[in-house]
Amino acid sequence: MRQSQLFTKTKKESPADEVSLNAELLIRAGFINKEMAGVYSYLPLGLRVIKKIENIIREEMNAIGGIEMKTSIIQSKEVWEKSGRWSDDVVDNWFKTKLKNGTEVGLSFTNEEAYSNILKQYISSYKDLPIYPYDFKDIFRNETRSKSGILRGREFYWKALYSFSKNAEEHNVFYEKSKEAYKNIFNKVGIGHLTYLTFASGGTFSKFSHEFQTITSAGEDTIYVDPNNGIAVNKEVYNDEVLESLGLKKEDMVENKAIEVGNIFSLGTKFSTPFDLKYKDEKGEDNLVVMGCYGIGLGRLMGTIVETLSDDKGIIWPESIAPFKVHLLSLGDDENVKNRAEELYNSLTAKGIEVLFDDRTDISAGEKFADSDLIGVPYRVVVSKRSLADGGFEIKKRVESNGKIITIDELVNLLEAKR
RNA sequence: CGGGGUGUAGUAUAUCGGUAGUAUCUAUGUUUUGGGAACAUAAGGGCCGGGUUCGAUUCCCGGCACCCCGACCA
Repeated sequence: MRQSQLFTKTKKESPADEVSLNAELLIRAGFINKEMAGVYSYLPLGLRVIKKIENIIREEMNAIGGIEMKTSIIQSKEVWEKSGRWSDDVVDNWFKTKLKNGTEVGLSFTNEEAYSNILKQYISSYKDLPIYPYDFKDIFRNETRSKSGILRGREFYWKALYSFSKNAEEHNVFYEKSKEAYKNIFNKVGIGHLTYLTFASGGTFSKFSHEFQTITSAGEDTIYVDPNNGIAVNKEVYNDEVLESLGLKKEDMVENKAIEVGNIFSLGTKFSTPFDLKYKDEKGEDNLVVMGCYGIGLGRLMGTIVETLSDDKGIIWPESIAPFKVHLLSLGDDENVKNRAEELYNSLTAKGIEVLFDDRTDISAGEKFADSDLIGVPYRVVVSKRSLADGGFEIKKRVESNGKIITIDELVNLLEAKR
């Protein structure tokens, strides 16, 4: 993409009403736009990152048997009354509205009811199980206080998978698989080294749920990490009894602030009971379906990555989710330089390498460098009189301070090899 | 939801009970081009409503919005 066509511009000043690092950097660099407290739009750069995160999650979900679908955002009151979660006394962060005829509807704040209600039509036999449908969806929660930029919004984009299994054993097998898939996801998006499987409150039907917590000072949760085995315990369930049951020693545990980037949860028959979600087994007897849910907030994940991977100049995107792989800067308005930059842009894009081409002619070199650092694309390639005189193009990684000169062939080979 | 704070140009800010200033951004021109260039010219502003006052952006009241702390948060 040519930067001259990218309508967003970087800002030198931080927005006065944002304190959180993720929102400050993402707004300054032009990835997101704040609409109101807790509500952000994704601009072209931001959408590219979200789509990449989405694809990584999709691959991992498909790999463990996930089947993608999409549930509606508008939800009917009747369905939610079955589980007892329509009442504002039970769930106080509903966004509710009414149809013209007065019928009450809600904007989905989670998906258990929607899935239970739909799957009831399709599950009748043991032959129909297990199944693992999931979707990516905008979720609405009327938080009394949103905060921390895109880490906690009133509207956010998430992935939720629901597992429907014949019994606890079958459920547990998938549950363990999902842990591995989640680890893969956080490794792939570049925060695996900071993300811990964390034991948290499990509710009625299981002793624990498992959170994936990423260590960052911007986090809202407090967790205790055992660095020896990479396991953590959320403060909410941190006590001697729990430590003992997990085989952890208190003196090993290190306290950290962390943000919950994912959560997996055994639901048992909590929802299959009210929805009468049953299947007939081989003997013709009815059994309740055993469910689990597996969520990841994509916006929160993107914000967490920015919180943990940035420096004083801007964002440092991991290659896997960067909006572009290469930021190509053409310096000056020398005709030869411009032609060589065009040439390079065309040959890289022809090979399917994603390039943001700073082809703007009225911008000083310093400003282009500053923009490039702020946006945080992994590779920066500079074409200038100087680089051509030195024998080609200068390539520098965002994380490095000095670049090196290489030829166009070397450059293409290098970037192709990294695909 | 409880407590605290803030609303001035697209953005970031300053001053003042009496013609609202600066930077940045934008437009035009000239000179620049390896770390947010220089000069000139131009355009652009007091959240909404009420009160006090000769006069309110400033003081007071109400509303709304935003931020922070706490509570809440599959």
